[in-house]
Amino acid sequence: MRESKRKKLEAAGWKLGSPKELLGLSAEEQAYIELRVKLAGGLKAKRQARGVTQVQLAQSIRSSQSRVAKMESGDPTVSLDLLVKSLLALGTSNRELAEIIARR
Amino acid sequence: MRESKRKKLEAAGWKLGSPKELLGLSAEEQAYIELRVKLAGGLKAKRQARGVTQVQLAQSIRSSQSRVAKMESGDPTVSLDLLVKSLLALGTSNRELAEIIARR
DNA sequence: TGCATGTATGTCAGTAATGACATATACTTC
DNA sequence: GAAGTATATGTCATTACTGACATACATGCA
Repeated sequence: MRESKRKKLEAAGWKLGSPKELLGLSAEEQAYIELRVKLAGGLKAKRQARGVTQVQLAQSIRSSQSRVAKMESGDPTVSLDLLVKSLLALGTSNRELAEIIARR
Repeated sequence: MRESKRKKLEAAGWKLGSPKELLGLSAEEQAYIELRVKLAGGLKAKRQARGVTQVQLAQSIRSSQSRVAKMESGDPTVSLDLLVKSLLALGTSNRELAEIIARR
């Protein structure tokens, strides 16, 4: 099983709407989870491409290494805000952000 | 002054980083504000195109009319999460979301 | 004018996300 | 195998966001 798939499934272990089963994911819920997985993956890729450690990134956004790790692992307690701010802090442009989101 | 411009400036009345002045916005801060303005505008456009009232949208996302109004006005107390979830609830695909973000 | 509908703004108690910290695991390199 | 570096996981007090509510503003229409 590919890693991206696995994380996607893991990420589904969330507080979902009415139908709690994975199979019952609504289109919106699915899109939302996918979005988060993409941003998480994009963040990790961007960070590594920049040769930056989690500690260094954490400092630049005034957060902590543990939170960066959680961001990249798709932890449900991390907000889209923090995810996006982190990507921007790594020099990601809005256009690149869009590319990450549109990527399939 | 165009409305989009005005809102952008208003949105800058935020809790910013070290340089509090508008002129001192860092590239990331600028990109972040722009992103929020785009999403807010995209939400309003999408909702109106769907012929849905703020009250109806609020019900579909189990929120309130006041919060929807705040979302569309670029209120800083609204999270990206809620903004994105609202767009998804209106049937926006991740690809369309990317288009909104990439739009200049 | 009065009334209905839609949107905007302010407040607030409850809840979710936060950074910090401790600690664990995984690799290197010596 | 100890020591160093990078990442992962769990907990917790503080902060930020939340829905709900009240109310104000705007527009249209009888």
